[in-house]
Amino acid sequence: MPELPEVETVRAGLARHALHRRIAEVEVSHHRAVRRHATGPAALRERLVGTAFASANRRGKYLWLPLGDEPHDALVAHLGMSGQLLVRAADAAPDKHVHVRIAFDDGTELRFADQRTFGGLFVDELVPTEAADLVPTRVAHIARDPMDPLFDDGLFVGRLRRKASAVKRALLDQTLVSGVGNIYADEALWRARIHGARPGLSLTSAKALDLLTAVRAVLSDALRAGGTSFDSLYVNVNGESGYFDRSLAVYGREGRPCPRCGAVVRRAPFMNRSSFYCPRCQRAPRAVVKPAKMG
DNA sequence: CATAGATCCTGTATGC
DNA sequence: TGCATACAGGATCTAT
Repeated sequence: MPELPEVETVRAGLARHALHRRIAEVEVSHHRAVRRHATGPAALRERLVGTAFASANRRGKYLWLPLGDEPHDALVAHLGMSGQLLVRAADAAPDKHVHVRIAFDDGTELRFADQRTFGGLFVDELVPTEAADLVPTRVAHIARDPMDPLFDDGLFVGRLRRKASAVKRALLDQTLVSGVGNIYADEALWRARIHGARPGLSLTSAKALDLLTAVRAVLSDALRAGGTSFDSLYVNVNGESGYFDRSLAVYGREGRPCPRCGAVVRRAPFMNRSSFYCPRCQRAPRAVVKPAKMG
């Protein structure tokens, strides 16, 4: 699934292959893909035709392409679970599940394909952050991602350590730290030897910093692996880059040995999905008994 | 305010 | 072979 490393790979591909070309036509073939564009598909097309993407930006799992020479708004993309952005020759073979086509005037086009339709495109106003960089209004509520030079480590540690909820839930909370999804959350927790069910409250500052370091390490390892596969006029996007099978220590590896200690990796249901962990390296927290309600 | 859970969606894998 | 069910999960909404 596209998490920060995959989205960054796409961003780099867009920067190489989709900027400064006049948009000649836009075709929306699946309404759901543009559902977050409040004024509808026709208005989206109207805004895009005749302009060009000025740059390719990212925060967490959000991508955006500012429009025109002095941008005040941008085309925002979120890939959801299965979204892809593909740059193709306009007459290239069709791709599956293409819901939006943005045709440039040089014979290429940007295709948004999305099997499960959790992702989408919309145009949004750019607003300045506290550090004066510009982000789309509807991206402003999420935290900077841990690869951002302006990410505030101390703020993250402080907020994490005030959370009663599970550390893993906190890692997936994009307002605390952005860009981490289910796969890299499990990998980072394994690297830091922390059980995801532990309450944020239970971490020392040092341990919380260890976790942040592990998050950065796993993201940058994945980025290196994902970044190499990208070369041609094809913006790869899916989580299916070589990184997955080669380097994952626990995710998707139920029943196989922990690469560090050899104990059998377990899977446990968590937040309507799965968590994978090593029961020896990552000690489960003691069960907390809820105090009975008096009255 | 913080927190937990439900919900959206469809292709693939599995069980009977 | 067909049919039903589980599963994958990011963001957002609702309820407490």
